[in-house]
Amino acid sequence: MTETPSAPTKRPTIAAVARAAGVSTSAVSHVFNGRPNVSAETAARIMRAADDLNWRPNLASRRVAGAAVRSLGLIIVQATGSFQKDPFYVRLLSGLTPPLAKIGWSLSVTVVDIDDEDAVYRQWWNEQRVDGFILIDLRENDSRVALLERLGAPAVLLGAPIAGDRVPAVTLADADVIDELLDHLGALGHTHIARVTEQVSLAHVGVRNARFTDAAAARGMTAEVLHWNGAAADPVYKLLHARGRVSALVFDSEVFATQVVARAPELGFHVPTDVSVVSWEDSWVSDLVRPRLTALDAPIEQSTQIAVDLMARLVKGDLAASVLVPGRRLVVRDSTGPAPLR
Amino acid sequence: MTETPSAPTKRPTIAAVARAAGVSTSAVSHVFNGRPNVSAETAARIMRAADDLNWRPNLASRRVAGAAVRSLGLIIVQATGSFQKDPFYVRLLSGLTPPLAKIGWSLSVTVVDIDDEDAVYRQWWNEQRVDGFILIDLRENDSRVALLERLGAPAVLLGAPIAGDRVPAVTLADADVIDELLDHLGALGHTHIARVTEQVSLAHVGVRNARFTDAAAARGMTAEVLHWNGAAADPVYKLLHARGRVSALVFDSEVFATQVVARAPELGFHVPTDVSVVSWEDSWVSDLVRPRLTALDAPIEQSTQIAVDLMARLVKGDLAASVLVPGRRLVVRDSTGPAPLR
DNA sequence: TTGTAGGCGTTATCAA
DNA sequence: TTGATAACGCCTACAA
Repeated sequence: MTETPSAPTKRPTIAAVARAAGVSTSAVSHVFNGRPNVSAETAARIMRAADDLNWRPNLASRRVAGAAVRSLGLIIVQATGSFQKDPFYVRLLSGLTPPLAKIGWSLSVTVVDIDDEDAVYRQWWNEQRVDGFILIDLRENDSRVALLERLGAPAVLLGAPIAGDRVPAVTLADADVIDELLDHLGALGHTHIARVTEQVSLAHVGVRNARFTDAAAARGMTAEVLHWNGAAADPVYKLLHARGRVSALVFDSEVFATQVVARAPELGFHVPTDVSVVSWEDSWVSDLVRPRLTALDAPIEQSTQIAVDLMARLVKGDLAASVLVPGRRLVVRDSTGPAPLR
Repeated sequence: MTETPSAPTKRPTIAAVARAAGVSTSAVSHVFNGRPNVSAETAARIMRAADDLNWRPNLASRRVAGAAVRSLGLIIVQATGSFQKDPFYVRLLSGLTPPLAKIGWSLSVTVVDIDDEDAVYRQWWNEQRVDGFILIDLRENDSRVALLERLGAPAVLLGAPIAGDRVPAVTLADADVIDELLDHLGALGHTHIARVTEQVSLAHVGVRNARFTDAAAARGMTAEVLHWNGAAADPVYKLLHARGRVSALVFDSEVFATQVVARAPELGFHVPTDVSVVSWEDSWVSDLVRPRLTALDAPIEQSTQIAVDLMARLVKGDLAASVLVPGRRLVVRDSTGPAPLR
């Protein structure tokens, strides 16, 4: 079962197209770069010749002549298999791709160990594989910001709080949905709530914690922060027993939230009778588990569209301002209910 | 909140590195292309200069001078949101990426409507954005095979039955695991089994159906094929009532299998008492639902590694033979149990 | 072991 | 409205 090696047929060049259309190479170039100084007839002839020969301007040659690579870099850190589980990443990918296609760009993706992260950013930039990067999962004191600044590589932050003025950021507005969530829980009689986060110090975690705690305090509720102990033999058991007076758990991670809901009954806890559970992200998985998870939905497609716009602007050398995207909303399902009596 | 446009600083070139190291540009080139005719000392000096200047050979220039682009194309069809749900795709991505990184390649991904599929393959190939393509979700009489042949683009099939000799394929060996599964179900007393597939005519579906039916018949069991009616108001209800004498359902799609398990109790069916459920793919989601899904695990990382090897070979102009990857295995969980008495 | 020169495919400049 | 020509950054002979 063998395959003949791809024939080393010479691929058509702009010269071949020019010859076929009976014009000069510059005429062809003009047509494909939208310059107006070619008559409609010759332009049509050129296009036909190009289609016939299956020719399009060679990206590499264009690049050498000064154009952009037309590719956006996305480097994902493989942390505790979160990429493999968290549905957010797939939504991100399918959100990024259509706006990129619209401007003729593609997405260059890779998944790396955190130890290799900086090296890959450097490599991709130095070898001019991409025009810029989308930064996700920004950490506190993230080395990437300084690195990319030093390299002079355009970058757009996605889903992280605005990091000073150094990098334009696309951030989801949380304030309204936090109110919505606290209203919901408050109406159900919950007074002691916890946000559950992972140990990793993602930049958005601290901000969310602060906002959440403040908003809770403002309405006389108590909010604390609990840590998800992924290393424990049974993280759910651990958490449910360590939660003290807390009657509602709000998880940053949909993966953890769904696991709690699935595992709780086996540990003798009933959701939402004993404890209410909320996920800060939403996807089909929240709708799959029983009871279905109450979750915070986010306008991801909109954010990715904006992020791509910002990147395009940066690459052109224009200014790019950070954007706060509204539109988060609470999706109430079955994992939140009346607070148990004490 | 604005960002100063990326300074139009000239990026270093091979000439700058040569100057810094006090050598000629060809010496630099030699070092970065592993040619042995440079003394160790000068090579070290050159490397240091390159690192200092943050220089790596420009991919585009290399390409223009005849080298490969070092990028693999993956074009995913956005069908019924399966990319957003099916955990397989993420495993595929994280499986492809490390072997690519090892040979200095990246992955160019996009998600397209099926109507745009051929156009994107053509575009990416004609503009020389990628060196070749990984083909997944091959359909019966898939137009892509002929298209890529016509374009002369290297392609490797993943997860599909070998398509003649036209394209090298990496296929998961199913025979053993089918036996394993039928043994398992047979021991539980199941005699009437169904494979449940979607309408879409994916190339692997027919093959699996045939193999499965034959293997079942060989041991005196009856196997049929049921269709998942995704358009129904309640596909699970529809399926459970239309299944006739079948006591075990084997789903091609993990998404559907998990939905059945989640929804069945609400419709008055108990899994596995009333009906056993199996998923042909495995992931954390199969382990998340209750009862946990019995599933067929697959060595995806191994397959992707092999696929990348084949691609690298094709691009070098070497022969590439199709490979049958063993290692699928049955993961017995809680969704399969004794067949109900009739 | 190192350096020189020509070529890769495209675009931009400028002349026709 | 068109066409000739010099870049762009790197690599591969080939020469020194």
